[in-house]
Amino acid sequence: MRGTGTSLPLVSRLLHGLNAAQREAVMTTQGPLLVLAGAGTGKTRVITHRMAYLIEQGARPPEILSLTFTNKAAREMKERFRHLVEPLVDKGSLKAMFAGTFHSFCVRLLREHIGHLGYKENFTIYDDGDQQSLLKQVINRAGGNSAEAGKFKFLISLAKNKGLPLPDASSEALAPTVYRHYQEELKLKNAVDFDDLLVLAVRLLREFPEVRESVRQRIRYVLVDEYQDTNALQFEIVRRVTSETHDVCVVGDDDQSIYSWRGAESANILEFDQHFPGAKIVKLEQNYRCTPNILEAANRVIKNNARRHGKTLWAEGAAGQPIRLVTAGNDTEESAWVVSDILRLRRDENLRWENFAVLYRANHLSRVFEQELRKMKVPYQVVGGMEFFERREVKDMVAYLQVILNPNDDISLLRVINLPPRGVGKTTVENLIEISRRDKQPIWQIMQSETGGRGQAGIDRFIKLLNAYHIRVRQETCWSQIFKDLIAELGFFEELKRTSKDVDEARSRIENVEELVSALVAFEEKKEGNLTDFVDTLRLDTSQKDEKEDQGFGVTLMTLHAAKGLEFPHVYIVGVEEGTLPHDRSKAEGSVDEERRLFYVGITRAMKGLALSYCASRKRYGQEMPCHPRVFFWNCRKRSWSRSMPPTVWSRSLRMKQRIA
DNA sequence: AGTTTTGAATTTTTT
DNA sequence: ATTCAAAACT
Repeated sequence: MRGTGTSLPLVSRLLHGLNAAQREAVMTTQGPLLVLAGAGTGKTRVITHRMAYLIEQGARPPEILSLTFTNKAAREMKERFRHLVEPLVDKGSLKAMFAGTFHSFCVRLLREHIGHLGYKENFTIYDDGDQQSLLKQVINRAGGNSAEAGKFKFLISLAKNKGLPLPDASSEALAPTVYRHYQEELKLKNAVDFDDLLVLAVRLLREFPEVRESVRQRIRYVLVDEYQDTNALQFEIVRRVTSETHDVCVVGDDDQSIYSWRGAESANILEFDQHFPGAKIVKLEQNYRCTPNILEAANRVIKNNARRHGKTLWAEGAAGQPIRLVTAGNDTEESAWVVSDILRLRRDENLRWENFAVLYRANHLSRVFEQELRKMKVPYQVVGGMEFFERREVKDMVAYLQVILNPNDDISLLRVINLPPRGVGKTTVENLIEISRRDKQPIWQIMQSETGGRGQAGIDRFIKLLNAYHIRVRQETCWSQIFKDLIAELGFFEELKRTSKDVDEARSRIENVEELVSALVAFEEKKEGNLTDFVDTLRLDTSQKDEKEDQGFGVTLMTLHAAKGLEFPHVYIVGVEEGTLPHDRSKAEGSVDEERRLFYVGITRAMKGLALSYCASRKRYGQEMPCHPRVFFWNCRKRSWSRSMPPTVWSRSLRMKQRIA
């Protein structure tokens, strides 16, 4: 109890305005603690206040390890925490505190210790696309159909996340072979995929006591957010960095577990007290976000699920606006209704565009809404669509950086070997790949020794270029300058102009690359790390898109998954149709419960107004397809409405008929 | 070698 | 509808 005497004002500030349960969660600093935080119950508040309270009790920021699931959550947490403790703590020690995703924590660990596992410290992180390209090669070699790369990716990922040595052989005969070759190729290229980050970090913590101890010595308090989304590997990480004396606090909500398809184990949160004996459990049930009406709908939906800790959310205040159920003839009408409703509400209640969100099950549903919003001149923002770093030209330049940092990274190397065209054609490349396979050497090595062939001149220039920059990156520290020089030397902008359809496209693609440059400049100015750290951030933080759009407010369009953790005054959940919201696939896999939780997450995003809509037919694969005109989740309808309040029907043709009648 | 055309496949969710 | 890969074309 160090420091209580002198910091009383802070204590009162930290605890002020917290309810009893929140206060208990904040003040329980010792032993394992599970905070079951329902939607909108002030979870982030509790976490940040608890961290601040720890500091106030004498902990130093670097002793706190705070793990989250998404970068967005990590940023928000850091920001709010910084706000709370800024007067108390110097900036340096705040920076030394780790608050980030599991994946970024693992990267940090691996950059330091991966030598133990036979990789080199300059390893490359392969993203989805890289992973897929590599898999295609491997599958082809094994005599499989490379179009099935996605399936293999899924199987391999599942195997890694569950900690199995090989995917279930029965499901796919080639899987074990592909898996083994894939892993060998990764190692040869000194590359790891997303899942490897976790797998390898666990191996380090499990097999190398000195690594484990180095972490444990630094860290005294471990905090995990969204614990319901942790998988077996993440669980083991928590276990390994937490010795018996360490204090671990996990926060989560079993009703919002929506990532089991990615290997998340809801058992982790359901059985926390068995994993950590003597654990204390605190339930946060008072909701500060939604109206009682919305909460009632949410409770009605979620109570259909078995296997839950069981919470009853409640809120103070008036019941609020009724929830609206809307039927539309097709997707165009649906979007027309939503947008017209937004326009009306905004005018009548004097709201801003950013008070509205449209949520949907799958990304492709956004298209119709984008069209309608554009037509009505409503500013909007699509979250999780085509992200900045996904753009071709950006990926190309990032690939250059990666191959400069790690020349053995074949995937990046092949991506840029003839970009801009330097006379290295298909046959030359195939030849290189062939030899690389035969000799089990990275392409970079093959390129050095191989002579002759038509592409030789280009290859020589390419080697010279990479060598020059490889050296510069090691010797100089002004990376943005190096990067700018690289772009100039490549004539990359000219290349973009050449390959673009029109000037507009060329301009926007050049701007994208320029934004990448300014991101690097900003990173440099903030002194957040070296060039490797910059690339790591790009790989792992997918929300790192351009600032403009981030601040460009407007109506938000996003998937239900992406909406977790957010809130909006008015929410529209669209496409609530059999087959779309309870997605067809989920029924086949028997995970309808998860769809229900997903729906629950969506409902509880709404603060004041909530509308659910579905349509009788929808465009699929470009063709109009009838879809089941029946809402699956009508349990959220109030009993008293069933007769007096039929769903609003919005249909232009219907309106016309009514008028005529 | 590089560009254009054609045809097939694709749609769940994300670090 | 759009996107991506293989095939055909210059």
